Amino acid sequence: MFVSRQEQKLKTRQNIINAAFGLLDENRSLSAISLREVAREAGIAPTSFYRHFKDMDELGLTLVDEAGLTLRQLMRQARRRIDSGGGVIDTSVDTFMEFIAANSNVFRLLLREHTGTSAAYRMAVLREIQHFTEELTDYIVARLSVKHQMANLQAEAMVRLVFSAGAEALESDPAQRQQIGDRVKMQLRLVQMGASVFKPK
Amino acid sequence: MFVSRQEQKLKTRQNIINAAFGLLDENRSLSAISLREVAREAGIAPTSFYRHFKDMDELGLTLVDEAGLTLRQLMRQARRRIDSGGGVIDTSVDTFMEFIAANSNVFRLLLREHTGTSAAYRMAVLREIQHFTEELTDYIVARLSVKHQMANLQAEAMVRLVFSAGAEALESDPAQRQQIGDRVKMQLRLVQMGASVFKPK
DNA sequence: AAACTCAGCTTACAACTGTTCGCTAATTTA
DNA sequence: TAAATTAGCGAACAGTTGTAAGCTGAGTTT
Repeated sequence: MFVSRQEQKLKTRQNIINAAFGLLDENRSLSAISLREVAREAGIAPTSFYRHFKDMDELGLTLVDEAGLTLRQLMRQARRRIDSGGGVIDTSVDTFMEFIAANSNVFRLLLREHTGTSAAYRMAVLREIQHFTEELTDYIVARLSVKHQMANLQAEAMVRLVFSAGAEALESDPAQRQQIGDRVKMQLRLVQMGASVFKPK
Repeated sequence: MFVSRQEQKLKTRQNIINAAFGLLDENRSLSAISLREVAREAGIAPTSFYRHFKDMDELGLTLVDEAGLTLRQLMRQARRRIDSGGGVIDTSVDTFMEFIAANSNVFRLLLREHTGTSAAYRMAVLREIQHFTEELTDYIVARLSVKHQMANLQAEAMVRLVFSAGAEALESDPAQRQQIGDRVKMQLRLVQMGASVFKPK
């Protein structure tokens, strides 16, 4: 009456999703959290879970999608910051590191399931990363007037370096995190400079 | 009589280790294999497991150690091949890719536990990777006469790129693997060239 | 030969898992 | 208002897990 059945259902669904994200701390992966645990955390009976998701797998894919969404929002934010002044590399890395600090469980999910035990999750994460790489490629082509193929190679390398550094930053304190950020910025510059002087065969 | 008790025990222990490695295929991580499963695979009673390891955790750390050992053997092999002719980058990447193809479960273990759910495993893998990076740093300093700090930065970037490419190669067929190898070789050259023209501030 | 050690076994238990079934109560539709 | 839908629940199931307790028999030491 005050809340329609549909609204209530969506709310419960979101509770489940939030409960799952909450359980994904530094020592739990998707494959290690149980349906009953999620239900408990979400405040519903185990069997009620099935009213919202067919499976834990279905929930897992939903989480990966949500994480990817959050990541894309981050990219947009970074682009805005770049356009309003500040170096591309510095701004991007800073934004990324802030994201990791603020949404550690979200990044952890992507990182972990990228090499995780479910082929479906791995594929889903891979798609998100490729999205990331493609957008960076376009950006490089537009700004640095590098040929597309070269830009793609460069972008892939950069994304790999940033994600790898992100993994390290995930379990570091702010001071170390700063240092990791500085290092990866320099590494990105190496790639960039290398690409600018590259003579294809 | 024919076999001493000590010999037999070591043999069983190795059976357990092999059984565990066998279970670590593309859809199982250390945290996802159970003591009983390992025991079943090793052909012993579940409770007999405790005669050899205190825990599944203790077994896990043993596996990480063994994997690291295998990796270091690989490095030595690569160095030998480099010294007997062939480019550093090409030879290293080729060796690495061959390793992944031949010991996929070993590399998968390292890769997965690097971002896995156990802090102890993560630390253990990290140590192995740092070993890798340090040795590469020394190599770069010796061969390319780059300053140590710069060599370390370059080595870290290279290791990250190679591991990341290895992850991708892990679930690809030989044709794709070849392509991944070629791409990462070029990316390593970008880093190398970037480092050679780098003017520190 | 007798005493000891100990790798491996069987049995047992409590805790947890995913999932089926049928019910209830409230909202929605007719 | 009557009928239909449905989110959520409790009870129950068969299966799995880690681990404790105690026994056996073969290798080892005395």
